[in-house]
Amino acid sequence: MRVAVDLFNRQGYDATSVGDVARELGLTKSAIYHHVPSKEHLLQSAVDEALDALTAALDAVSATAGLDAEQRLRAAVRSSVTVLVDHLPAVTLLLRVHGNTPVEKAALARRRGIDQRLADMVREAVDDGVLRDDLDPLVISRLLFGMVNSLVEWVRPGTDAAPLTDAVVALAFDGLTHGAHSPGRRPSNQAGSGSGRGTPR
Amino acid sequence: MRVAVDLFNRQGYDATSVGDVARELGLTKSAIYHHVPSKEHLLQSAVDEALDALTAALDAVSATAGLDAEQRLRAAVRSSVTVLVDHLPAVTLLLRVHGNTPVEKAALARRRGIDQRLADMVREAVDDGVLRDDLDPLVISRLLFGMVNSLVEWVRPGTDAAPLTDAVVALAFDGLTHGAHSPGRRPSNQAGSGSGRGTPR
DNA sequence: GTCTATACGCGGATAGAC
DNA sequence: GTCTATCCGCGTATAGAC
Repeated sequence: MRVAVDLFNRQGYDATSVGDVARELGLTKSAIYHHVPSKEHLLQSAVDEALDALTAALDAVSATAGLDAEQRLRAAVRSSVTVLVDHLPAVTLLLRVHGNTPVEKAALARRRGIDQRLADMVREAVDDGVLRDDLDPLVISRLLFGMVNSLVEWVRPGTDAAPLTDAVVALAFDGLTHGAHSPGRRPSNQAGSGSGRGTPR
Repeated sequence: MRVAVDLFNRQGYDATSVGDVARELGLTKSAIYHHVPSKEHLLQSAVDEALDALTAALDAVSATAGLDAEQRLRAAVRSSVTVLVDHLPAVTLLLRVHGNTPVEKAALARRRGIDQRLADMVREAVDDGVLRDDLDPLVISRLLFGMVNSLVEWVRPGTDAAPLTDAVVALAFDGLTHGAHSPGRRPSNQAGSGSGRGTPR
């Protein structure tokens, strides 16, 4: 499973043959088919892992008492990033499914359900007046979780999710101009170059 | 070309056969091969269109005199969205290339060059002190353009790029809390209202 | 559990008639 | 320019020996 999904993500599902998986494991195709009924079964297992984890994370957010709409949205974003990092191969594969087969169509259907729940959370936060209302909530939702999902393009397995989560939430909610995001007071002015940070790559 | 690239984007490049393209056109495979040397040539033409357009857009930003680092970054974001919408099928295909063949590897190499230029712009804007410096510029760049690139997942051909561009820039630079971006102040009493929302729908 | 051997279809690509 | 016919390799999947 692990080897297969990694190959699917590196080369694409359709471009990866069962022979590729076998070779990577030092086995033959037949050995694979002794343990797995079909190539597509591997795909299904992986996308189900991703969908189950995402659904559970959203359920947990919904079940948490005492959160207002903005807190729920922030929790949903944090959870999404955590699940994405924690189940990186599975989520990566899920996000690349096209819907060519019934299995893929079912995965896309479940995914649309999740996207819908996230979009609802955004809308509720906007309706609550805690978020800017000059943008379409649906557009906000798509951009926000498009940013989250784009993490699969560059995050490496084993990355610590916490700082990443902080960065995503900070950027999404406060933007990249320095405004009210620093602790305590509003910054008055930051003008002038060379603020002495040499952040390496 | 148009039909082929659309199919590539709907089904995936590897999952789309030349026969699929032919059928969609009401022709046979042979008719396709009379006009095109190979399936991969179709891919190359499309990704080249995307890469050329993106490169030209960045060149135009770089060539514009009198812009500071932040203005250049904003222009780069706007240009990227515009190119993405304007060349939606080609850019979509580009963003899904895996690097399995020499053609794809070359496309990825060019794309990395573009990503590098965008990352440099972000870093320059941060170094200039106009953007928040509590986040790694490289992370900012990846999240920012990950958000931009995620547009290919849901933008439809023929969409007007202008409002989309505004939304992306607004969200990216100002975030989704209402802060200093809109004239007039928002209601201030949201703090303790707790469960004061009757969820619509 | 893994192997060799194999069935069988579909994929990209070509030859040559019209 | 488009067709029919065809080549050939590789893909998924299975049978059956060890």
